[in-house]
Amino acid sequence: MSDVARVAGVSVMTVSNVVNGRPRVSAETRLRVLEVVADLGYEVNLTAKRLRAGRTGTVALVVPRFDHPYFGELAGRFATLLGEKGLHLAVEQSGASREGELSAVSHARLHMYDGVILSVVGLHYDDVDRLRTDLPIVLLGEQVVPERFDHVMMANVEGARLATAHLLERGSRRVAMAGGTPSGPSTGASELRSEGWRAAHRDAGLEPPEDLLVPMPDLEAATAHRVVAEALARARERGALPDAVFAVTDQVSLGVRAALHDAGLRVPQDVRLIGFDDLGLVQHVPPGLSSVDPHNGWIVERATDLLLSRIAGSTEPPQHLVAPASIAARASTA
Amino acid sequence: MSDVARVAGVSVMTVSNVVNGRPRVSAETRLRVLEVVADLGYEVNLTAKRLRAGRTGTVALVVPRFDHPYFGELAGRFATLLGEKGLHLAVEQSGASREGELSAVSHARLHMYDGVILSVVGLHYDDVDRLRTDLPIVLLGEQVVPERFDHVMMANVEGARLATAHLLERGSRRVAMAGGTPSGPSTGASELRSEGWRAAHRDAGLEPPEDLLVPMPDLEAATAHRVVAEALARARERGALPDAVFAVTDQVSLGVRAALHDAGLRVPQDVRLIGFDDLGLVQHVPPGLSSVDPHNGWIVERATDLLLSRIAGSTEPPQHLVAPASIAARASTA
DNA sequence: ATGAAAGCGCTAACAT
DNA sequence: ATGTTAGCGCTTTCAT
Repeated sequence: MSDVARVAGVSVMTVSNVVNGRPRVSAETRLRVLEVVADLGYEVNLTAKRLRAGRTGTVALVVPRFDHPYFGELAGRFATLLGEKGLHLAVEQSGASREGELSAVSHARLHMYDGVILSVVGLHYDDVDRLRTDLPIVLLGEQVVPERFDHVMMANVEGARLATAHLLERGSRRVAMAGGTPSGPSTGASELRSEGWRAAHRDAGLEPPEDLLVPMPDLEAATAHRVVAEALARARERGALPDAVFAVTDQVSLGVRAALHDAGLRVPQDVRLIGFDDLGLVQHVPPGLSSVDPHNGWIVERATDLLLSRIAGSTEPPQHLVAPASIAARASTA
Repeated sequence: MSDVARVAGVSVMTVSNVVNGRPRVSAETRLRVLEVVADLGYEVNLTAKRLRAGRTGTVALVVPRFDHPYFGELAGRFATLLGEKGLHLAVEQSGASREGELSAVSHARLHMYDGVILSVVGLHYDDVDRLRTDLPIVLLGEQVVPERFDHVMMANVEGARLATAHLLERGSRRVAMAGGTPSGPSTGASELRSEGWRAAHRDAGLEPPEDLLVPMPDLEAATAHRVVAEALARARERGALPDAVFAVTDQVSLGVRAALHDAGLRVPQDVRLIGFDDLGLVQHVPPGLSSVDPHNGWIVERATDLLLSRIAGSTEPPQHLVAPASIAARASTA
């Protein structure tokens, strides 16, 4: 910038004014400066600008993994919405581990950003509680989190209840839950959604068939494929196949679909199937997979609003929002 | 930092030395400073550190869209590898448009990063040629790009040739190409892969059946689903159904799979199907979709090596690398 | 309409 | 082992 100033015969301040389109610069000075800028190929140094401004114009989204379609869809929505508000999105990966997430939210790292949207999969309550809050943070995800943070989550119980009721209404009577968890403290998506599965059974006057919960070590499609294949083999031996499956996520639903195919079971004729997340791709997986629509658009809008108002200095009490949920019915539950 | 220095009764330089773990600080001074740091909750300001250092420790990956599984998988691999090298990855979305990509690679934006890996979908040769090169940039993608850039691409022609040959070897004789392009300048993935499809036919002594190319306005699964459904309906009227489909990408393959299902055609009994990219999810889409494995691991390693050596100041002539390709054979081509 | 001075938080280089 | 000086590139404030 000082080079430009020297060559153009003006002060750096005038260059700054021209480059930033501020008024009070004569047309001819502006022109001359612009010429020199082009000649010298000058470009602002954002790092310096930010040091001075004390803000970065960039928001971070920290997700457990880049390679899960759910987070890809989420990131796309955030990028679009933030772009409209003149902010930039950088996506970081926390690695789905406590360590990764803790390091991803270390203030050292995050001071690069004006605010952070953090998907808290893998962080425990105490870890979140330990986070300093002098940086605007909005939490996403199905964990229970400390009161003092803004938090937007899905309607886990209600969505699962809707999905299970959807199956029961269509006449299914042995509704398995892939990725379900035996009763326990309600601390994550799997637990909450299992509660919804139980609630739907009770609403229908049925005892929740706990033997049809199929727990999994993780919620990858490959894991679901393997675990459900084994569960189906055992159920078949006992002559006790399910007639429907509620999968805790669409990734799991995909694995279940594959396992059912391998077992020679037709969807929906032999077994109905519904997932959770409504990933764009599940409508293209034969025969078209039903899913719980978690209203990601709503989640992204609310999270963005909360973050922006915190960045603007809002000291409102922290909010804890739950998105609506609805059923995207497709052929797999027809 | 100066607050810490004052309270601890030392100079800011000593604080800097302690905080950065540099030697030549007495144990007791170090201890005292660390205590004050904890008391005051001091954290380094990375922006200032970077302004001073002139480098950011962060590399950007610019992808067309966050919500395409291929880029999610790619980003995950880059993040892991760069993490091992002590660098941080931020992913940016260009929006798959010329404008988006140009703004994403504007120097103003990119000066935040030590280097950039840019996926050039949507950029024309001239646009790329206009990029300044005082920042290390490695190009990814199937476009033809100016010589002066490092570039890593897939084996498009060879991969498509392998896929098509794989189908022909298994006895298919009417191999359609979903997302194929009638002969023309070889400027993108679709064109190059169509060339491979032609080459395999010629290798087998067959005339490429140009009427079995099914062009598409974009390569979304939904588009493929619709376009292929229409093409199948027309083909059926003429009694000229294909007995195999090579899909230009796995996203397209997914759409083709759905269209085949809707048309009552079985995979692989009535129609064999193979895609390109080997996304993790296609092995779980019934009956398990074959695909061309583009060796993403190789691509990511090479691109990272190139970028890091440029960042380190290498002035080697620019490299243009082509990854190996192989067939991941699954039930859809059995 | 333009400019000079000061300083954002940090560290390399050079004292002591 | 510790401190002083200078400056990274920019903008805010206060002249002129």
